[in-house]
Amino acid sequence: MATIGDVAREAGVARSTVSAVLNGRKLVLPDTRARVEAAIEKLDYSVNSGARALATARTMTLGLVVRFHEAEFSPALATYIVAITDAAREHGYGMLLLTETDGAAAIRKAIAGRQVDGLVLLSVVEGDPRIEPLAAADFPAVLVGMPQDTRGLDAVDLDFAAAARMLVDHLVEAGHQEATFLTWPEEVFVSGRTYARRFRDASLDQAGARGMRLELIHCTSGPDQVRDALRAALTRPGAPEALLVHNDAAIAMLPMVMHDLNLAVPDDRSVVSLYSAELGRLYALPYTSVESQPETVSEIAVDLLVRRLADTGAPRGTHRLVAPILTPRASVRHAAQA
Amino acid sequence: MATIGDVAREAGVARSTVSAVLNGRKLVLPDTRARVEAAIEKLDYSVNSGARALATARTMTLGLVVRFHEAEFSPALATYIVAITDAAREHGYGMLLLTETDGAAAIRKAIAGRQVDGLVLLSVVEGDPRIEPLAAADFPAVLVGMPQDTRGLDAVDLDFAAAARMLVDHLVEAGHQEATFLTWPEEVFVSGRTYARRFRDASLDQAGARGMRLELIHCTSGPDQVRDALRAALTRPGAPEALLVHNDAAIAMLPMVMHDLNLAVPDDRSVVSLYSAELGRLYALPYTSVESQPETVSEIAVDLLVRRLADTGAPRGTHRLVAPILTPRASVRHAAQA
DNA sequence: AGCGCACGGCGAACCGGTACGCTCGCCGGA
DNA sequence: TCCGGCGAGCGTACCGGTTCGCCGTGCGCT
Repeated sequence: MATIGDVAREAGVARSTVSAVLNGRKLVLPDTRARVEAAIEKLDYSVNSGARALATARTMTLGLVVRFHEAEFSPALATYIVAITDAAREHGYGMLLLTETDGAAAIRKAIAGRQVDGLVLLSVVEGDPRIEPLAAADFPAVLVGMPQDTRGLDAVDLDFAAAARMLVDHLVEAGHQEATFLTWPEEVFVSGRTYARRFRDASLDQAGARGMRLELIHCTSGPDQVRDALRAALTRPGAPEALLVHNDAAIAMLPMVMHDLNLAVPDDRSVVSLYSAELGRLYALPYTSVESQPETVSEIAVDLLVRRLADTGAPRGTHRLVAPILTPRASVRHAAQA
Repeated sequence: MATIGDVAREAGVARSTVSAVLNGRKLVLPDTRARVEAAIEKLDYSVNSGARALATARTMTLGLVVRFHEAEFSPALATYIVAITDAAREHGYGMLLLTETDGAAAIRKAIAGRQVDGLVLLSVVEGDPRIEPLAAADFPAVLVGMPQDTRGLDAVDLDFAAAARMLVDHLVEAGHQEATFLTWPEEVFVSGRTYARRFRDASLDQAGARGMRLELIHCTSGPDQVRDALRAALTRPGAPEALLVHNDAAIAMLPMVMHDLNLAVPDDRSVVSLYSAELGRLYALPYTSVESQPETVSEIAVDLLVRRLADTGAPRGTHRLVAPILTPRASVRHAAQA
């Protein structure tokens, strides 16, 4: 493999001149530049990123810390991983993957070994143990997910509260005065998934504000349980005609269950939901809904991080909530006012 | 951040002695070693991996090249990514993630920039364009997936052919003389998914060998199409009682469809299948089946690669087929012999 | 007592870049 | 004509490790 020295010799210039050509920092005569470039071409040279990192003290690599929970719906995870990696590359950064099976040790090692310039934390939960050490070390990092206390770190997420208000409003404006609200299993809240709490709280608040009765159901996880919960929600006597769903497993199953029960949307039931974009694509879900925006969120996350790396002294603790987008799919019937 | 020089000064030894302690290559007096270790502890020193990489010409980092196809059912992708990264860490390697949106450019850049010591290619298809440049450059790499020509690269995958034979045998031995074989959409074959072809061919061969009639159905993708295909396969007049399914979307939907049609397993239909482990976990599928073994495959892949890195001159083109494991779940009824 | 060897540690060279100060030559102005 | 200034490129120090040859000491053996 050719080195910068080989190129310099080939072009008949000093190594520093080659470096100048490579980085375009200094003025170089077109003639010289051409000679250097020819030498680079001829020797098929490319810079040794490790050596450059050593010299510049910047690795041009970010770390992506993923938590992996088998229980969760993981197509979303792959989407985020890829989208964030792509976004990083756009900014000229590579992406080192850090999994978390051995606690935060991998993070510490990556930082201590100067393998990364900054970190992206995926699937951040309330009180996430990864946050504290980063905040303490003042290491550049951005959270994907929005816990109540980000300890001065930057964070990005979909604005689940706004999404909840949007969906509740949508039902209210269609004349629904009551609805069943099917949300995540209890354990999702207990384990601190911030999106679940934010959506739930905002839904209940907004329903209260708009005078809508919202009946909360946490279905347990597992396909059969979800199915039963859906059936119950749809068929028990006196059940409202409107359904607000925030639960990927449930919404994926809903078309089948309704078909089963011979119920039609929107004629028999109005349905609005918030789910991950992957799920919507995969199942071609027919509901008026807000979908997660993994690409947007990923881009913003990397943007924030890169900006912080470029501009030390940027304000700490920037929070970015991505505005939800409501996609109408004619799953809401205008209800007669009582 | 402390450097090896700081440690040396603190311990009153030469830098090379600290290095010897760190790497344990040379004999160091226990006394000296203790002083060095104390200094390391005191200064909270850890080696700069970039500098080490420069000096040793080994980055201790592998590259993971993922292809991302939205269309595919991809829970498996995240599982592989995480499992491979974990496996690499077990061997002391970090993992650089390379996505493929800009073609093989990312790979080339990673190699040219000496960012990785070896590559793992995920979701390898028949005639995968990533293979050729790697084979040509003789760069250490391992394929996850088993195309017909691996160009001398190492490769790992589940033994889909053996799995197919196992499942066909299972049906035959239960007395079934005919079965419907529901497989992937045509486009999956066209796009060169090796698992699809290997499973299909072996199924047909084995059915022929065992005197079983196997009726092949490629259902098209999309939830409604899959659903219809399933219904048709189950209800059309003269349909066999046994079902062999190799199609994640279909098998996920099957319980619902059968429930819909008021058909029971195994009383009304015998079902065997091969699907991704994630799907089985997510949907708690009740079928006798072979499941993909992402963890095993990942470990073997990393093992192969690490071995090749350690032992230049290891034989080229090692192929490892992971033995399928049949998990009986009482979804096959013993049929009366005709 | 003298010789040789093994062991422990030292020091310098090197990995492949970047950064910065300096020199040299050319040009314009006084 | 001489001087100043500036632009282009050179040389070198440095980033933080590893590697390897060398040296001094202490011990065993003859």
